[in-house]
Amino acid sequence: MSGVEVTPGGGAASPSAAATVFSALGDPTRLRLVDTLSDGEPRSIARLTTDFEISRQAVSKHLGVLADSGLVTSRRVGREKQYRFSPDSLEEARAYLDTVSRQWDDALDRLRAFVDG
Amino acid sequence: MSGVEVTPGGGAASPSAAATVFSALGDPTRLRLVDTLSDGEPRSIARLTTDFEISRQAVSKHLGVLADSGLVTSRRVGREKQYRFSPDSLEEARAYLDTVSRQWDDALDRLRAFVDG
DNA sequence: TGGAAGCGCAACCATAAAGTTGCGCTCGAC
DNA sequence: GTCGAGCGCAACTTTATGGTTGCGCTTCCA
Repeated sequence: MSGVEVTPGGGAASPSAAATVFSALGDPTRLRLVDTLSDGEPRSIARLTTDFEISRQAVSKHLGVLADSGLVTSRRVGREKQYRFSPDSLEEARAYLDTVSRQWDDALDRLRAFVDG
Repeated sequence: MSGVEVTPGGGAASPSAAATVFSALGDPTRLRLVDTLSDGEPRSIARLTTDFEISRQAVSKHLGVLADSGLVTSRRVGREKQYRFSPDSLEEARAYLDTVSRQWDDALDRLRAFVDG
């Protein structure tokens, strides 16, 4: 299942969707997988497994989690399954961090205005 | 314990540190806590608990996780413990997403150059 | 037409995570 | 001084997570 609620307007993602993406990025193995695939080159599960010291099944599970969060997509090519990076979810996560960061900046501005005023 | 490895130069955080922050943000309750505290106003545990339907202990645990990741700091004020937002870790997370995003953009550029050339 | 490569499914194990409850301590307000 | 508010510690339950192994199916290739 990959029915991620997309934010069409490019605005801030919903908190629950953002939490899903953050949770997917919260594992070191998955973060390495995302980092690897973000060079644009699609790779098969077996190919990705060679970079890790865990079993192919474990890598496959991690890729499944990443696919559920929308960070990667998959496609059958012959007998292998190729995974590729998909930037939309990552942009949602960035947008969410931006909103929090902006909220913080606004708070600082209000504080400064209060002190200076 | 809050011995988070800080990135002094303001550059991209190390993957392991970034994974810790993402993992902390990966829970809906914790994401709400961060979002709440990002308005700059410090709040006690009991105060924060009123916004949720889980026990004070559960909220306290979540705040501990957030503190370990560096997203919040705490301070004793009389008999209560006040938590406040701390932006550094969040900026590290943003920086990490930026590096991944840039890697992806560079890949697209190379692809375009290859196609056009 | 056989291997072997690549993968999925299922069962299983161990540990971590999220939550609860109970109890005891400390601090503040009377 | 006493009482309640706020919190920490500890034990406990339940469920999720990360990992493994075994087996069987498809697909490529020689």
